[in-house]
Amino acid sequence: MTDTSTKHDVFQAIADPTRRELLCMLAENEMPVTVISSHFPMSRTAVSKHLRILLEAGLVTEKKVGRETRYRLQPEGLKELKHWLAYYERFWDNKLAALKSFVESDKN
Amino acid sequence: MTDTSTKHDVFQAIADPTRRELLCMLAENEMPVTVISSHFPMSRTAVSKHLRILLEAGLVTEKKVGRETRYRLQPEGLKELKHWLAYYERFWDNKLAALKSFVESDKN
DNA sequence: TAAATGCGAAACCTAAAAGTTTCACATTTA
DNA sequence: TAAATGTGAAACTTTTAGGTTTCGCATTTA
Repeated sequence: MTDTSTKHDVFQAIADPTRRELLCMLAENEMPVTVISSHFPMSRTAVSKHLRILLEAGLVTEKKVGRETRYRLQPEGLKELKHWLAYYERFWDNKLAALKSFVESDKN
Repeated sequence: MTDTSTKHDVFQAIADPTRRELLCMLAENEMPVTVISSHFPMSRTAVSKHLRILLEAGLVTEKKVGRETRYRLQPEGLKELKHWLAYYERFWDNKLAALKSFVESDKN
């Protein structure tokens, strides 16, 4: 396991709306920084910092290609969040079904 | 529906580790502020502020009983988070995407 | 009724987060 | 080789988050 995944925690990483937009944008395609930042009303450097936080939280991957740095979603990073949430699911809806999903989430 | 539920968003509310502890503590039992804050290494006022943020995010409820204010978990507030997360689950359930990220993670 | 209890509001402080501009450094491309 | 491109590091500013102390106000209780 990379130690980048522990520098920033997932909860803090997804707290920022810009970073959530980034995740959405990187879900389907891998993209270089300049292209990514052209979609946001802030400097490229600011976007780059957000990407670093997502990287350290294990939510995106970074790949150097020539002079570009391409980012893409790393969905596995969200499993910690899913597990955290699973604990609380048993407090709503059908308690039995919720417990079931909690147990099942252990496999992931 | 109370408009307090939209003042603070859920993502920001759960970003703080103290607030996540609060949710856990209030999951099973309803508790007054003084009792809650006795479990934390900070002032009652600080805990009270965290509780307010959780309240505004729709994650806890508040109930006045005499001179006490009792809080308890409102698990439905986490449904928004579950919904957000559900979108990304398909990216790790998708076998092709999963294989790709598996190969990439081998380098690290 | 007087004292104690439970709590939030207000004012304040400090550290961290989020943004900017500038600069240096590879990598391409003309 | 010279110019253009893509990027991160550094230094800085401003805003926000998280904490404190003090105070006042209900509500209980002695």
